[in-house]
Amino acid sequence: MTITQLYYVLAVAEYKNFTLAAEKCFVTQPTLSMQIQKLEDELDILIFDRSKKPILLTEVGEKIVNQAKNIVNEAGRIKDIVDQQKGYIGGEFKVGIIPTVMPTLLPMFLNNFIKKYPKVNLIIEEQTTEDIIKKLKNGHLDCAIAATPLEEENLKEIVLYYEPFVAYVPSNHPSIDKKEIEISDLDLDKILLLQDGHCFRNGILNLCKNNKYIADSHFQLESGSFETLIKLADEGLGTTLLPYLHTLDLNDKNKEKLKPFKDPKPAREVSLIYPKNELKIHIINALRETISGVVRGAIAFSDVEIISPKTK
Amino acid sequence: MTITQLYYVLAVAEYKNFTLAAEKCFVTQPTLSMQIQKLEDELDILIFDRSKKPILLTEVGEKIVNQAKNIVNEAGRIKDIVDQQKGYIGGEFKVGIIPTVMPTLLPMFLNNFIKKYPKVNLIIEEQTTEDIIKKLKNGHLDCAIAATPLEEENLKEIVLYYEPFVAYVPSNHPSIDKKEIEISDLDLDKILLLQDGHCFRNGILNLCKNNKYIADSHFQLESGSFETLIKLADEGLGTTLLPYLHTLDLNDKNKEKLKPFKDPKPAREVSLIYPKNELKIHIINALRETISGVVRGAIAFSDVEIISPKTK
DNA sequence: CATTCCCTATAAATTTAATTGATAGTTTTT
DNA sequence: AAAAACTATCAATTAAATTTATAGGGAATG
Repeated sequence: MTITQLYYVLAVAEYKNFTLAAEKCFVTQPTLSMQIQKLEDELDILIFDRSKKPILLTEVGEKIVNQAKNIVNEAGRIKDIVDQQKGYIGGEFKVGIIPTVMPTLLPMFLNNFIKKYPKVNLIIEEQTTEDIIKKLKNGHLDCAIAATPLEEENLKEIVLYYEPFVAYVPSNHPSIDKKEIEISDLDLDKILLLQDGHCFRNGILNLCKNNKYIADSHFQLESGSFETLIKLADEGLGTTLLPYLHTLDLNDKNKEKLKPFKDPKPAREVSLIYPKNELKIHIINALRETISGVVRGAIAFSDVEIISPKTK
Repeated sequence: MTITQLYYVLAVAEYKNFTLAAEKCFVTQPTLSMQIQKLEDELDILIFDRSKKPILLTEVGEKIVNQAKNIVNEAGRIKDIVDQQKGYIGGEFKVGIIPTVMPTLLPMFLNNFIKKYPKVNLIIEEQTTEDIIKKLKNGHLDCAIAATPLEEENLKEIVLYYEPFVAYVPSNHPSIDKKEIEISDLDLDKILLLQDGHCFRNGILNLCKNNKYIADSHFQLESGSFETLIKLADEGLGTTLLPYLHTLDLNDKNKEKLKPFKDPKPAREVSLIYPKNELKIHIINALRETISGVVRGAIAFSDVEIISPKTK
């Protein structure tokens, strides 16, 4: 069994076609046919069911393909180790970002980063915190940006910034005339939050818990995007909290309903998260510096006291 | 980079000697020299520092060797997948056993098992519960025997038996004259338990917690073996709890100090634990059946009510 | 129903890679 | 200073991967 053979198997599994897979591997079709046959002979088992069109994986074939992915992935890390040693800033670099950070943060740093580090092939995926943790641990992500602290074994967190929450209150809200709002002004039975899996929600929930406001109230509504929440709030269904960077994009009419919090402002901690093995630490540092640079301009409140919620 | 090259690297890293490593790989020394050089050329980095005698790994070399172990380990699982499919009961099979189960359980089933499944190359390691969990998850163990429940993600547990605890009370103990003892008879400030890492201790601690006996008491003494604990108890320093199977080996003088518990007896749950991927499930089942067979004879108390502690 | 098309398998030839035996060169041991 | 213990290198050999050419099996097409 060779790594090359496993690559071939993965290619055929992906394209369900020897000829096409061969092209993608930059070899001829007989090469694939023979190498895969050789592997099947060695294992004394069929990986592909060639009687079906398009070609199908056998039951064991499925398992072998999954394991082959692991092996190829682990093998790829050897190169990462060497790149790290050489301080090389380039190659494939996979970043996971949670949905509530993605739209505001990504446009801020992406251009700067790819201009400064053209050899890095940046691959960005929107992922839930849960997926991020799993993928960082099994090597399918090189680093991620999410709300912290996660306190996960084998993962390191470096805070990028603290993003204060701003309340978006419906016009019929009792504190509509106040200039600044306090957590105690909010009716927690009527707070609108993102659905589960969005860690922003955890942030809020825990914030409330920390401040003993949650008590035995329950949340009536959950939605998948801030746009929905804003519309629901407009309908008078409750109040919602928006992370500061999101509020910058609102239209003027919506901006009128924003109420900043009095100090100490509730905030979420947004961090760069990566495996403790620090395999691509040079790229991670490059990313951190790029983001810090652009964020300093957008969020300037180091002089302001902040309540940071505990995620989880 | 080929898997063979990684094998060669691992061999040299292990024996610190090309000539010897070559022998172990069943190739000649030039083969190793050349293949390892080729890999070093491909990665454009030195794995070994040949200026030192014996040969030393470079800094990156260390990391590469670690990763190579992962790759080779993952590659080995392809064979496991195939063996599973074929229902083959043989090959290397690594079992971790916690220290407090090892000496009593192993002699009971080992002979039966290796006689019945001669093609299995059984490798048994004594490990802490913590190590067992880690190694099951990363594939360095195929299955394990430990106190449960662990409730670990990706691991499956199948109960082998419930082993009641028997109190070993010093002769000056207030309940020395009772025929049977109750948990409430024990002064928990004076209970002697195994040191941390031995999950037996967790078992007891949690048992006590469940029964609200632990309160704010603390444990005064911790030791690494039952022999020590028994001697300490003999010195009048406290009471200790022994798993039933351990008590069978005591000398007559010690046996006199044993006090069985009244029903419901406290007990620990001892289980076979293995990864959910069920890679070597046929061997695991074979092991389970073998153990169940011999244990039924030794622990017959299915008619007795038992308190099983929650581990962790 | 024959023909064409789209695949995969096979065969032989070729290229590439791994391995070996022989030996030179280095460092350590004696 | 000589011997021993290793590793690197070279040329020769063996083994393996790849290619070109082609055969053969279905499915689609007319």
